[in-house]
Amino acid sequence: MVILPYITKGRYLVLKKNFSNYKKRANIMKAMAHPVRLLILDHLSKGEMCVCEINELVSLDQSTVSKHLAVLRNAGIVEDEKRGMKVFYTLKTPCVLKYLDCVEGVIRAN
Amino acid sequence: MVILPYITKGRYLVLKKNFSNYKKRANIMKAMAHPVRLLILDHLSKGEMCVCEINELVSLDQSTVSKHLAVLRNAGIVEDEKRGMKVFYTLKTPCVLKYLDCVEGVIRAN
DNA sequence: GTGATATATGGCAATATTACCATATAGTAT
DNA sequence: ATACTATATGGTAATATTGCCATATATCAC
Repeated sequence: MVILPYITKGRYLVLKKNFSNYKKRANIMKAMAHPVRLLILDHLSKGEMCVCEINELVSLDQSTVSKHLAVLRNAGIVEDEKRGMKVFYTLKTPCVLKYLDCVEGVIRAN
Repeated sequence: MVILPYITKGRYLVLKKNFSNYKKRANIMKAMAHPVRLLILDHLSKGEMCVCEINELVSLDQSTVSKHLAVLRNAGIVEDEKRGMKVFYTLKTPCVLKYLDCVEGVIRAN
């Protein structure tokens, strides 16, 4: 008996309930899978930063950085806290950086 | 002195050499960041599988599964070996599944 | 109140991803 | 050789991502 974990909605995939965990996991990984966002996470691993500091890390429009932060925030990877005019971001689950060891391993192996 | 790790090519980002590691890492994570590919990796963690077996895991066109496997292969996450008519896939760096602990942590924390 | 600073959001265009179908390639059997 | 099975690739359409610009919102200083 073959288990079919997916049904399609239009042309795109929707996971059946039993398999929705794969979708949740993929969403979190997708949130991390961007060079700018990895750079941000890497710097946040050393401690909280305000958006103004994060902005200085990359030569991108302020609105673009803000949207990258929103992706990380919506995925539950970082938290924000407003203090005065500034918003400070922190890693909510610092383990997200552990993947780096492995990803580095993949790079070395190739 | 602010370091600007990115230059833009057209409307899209290109990493400067010193920061290209973030791009490499992001590419590997992006290759993993899809529910079908996570499902495949999860099953491969139990041992090699031929494409015909992988095809039975999901209700997707054979060509679609083949393309997902190509994404994993091109990222250096899996290896393929042809034996007779069949192609067997194996995890090249089994640690890629370790991230799951952490990703689960993010899910639980939210 | 006005003005300056810090951050977020709406809109849109360029690009990337992902699905399917059709077809190509390779091995095996007859 | 033909026929069949297993897998990969080209094409294309729907959708998603990502950048910038313009604008909105919120806080602080005056």
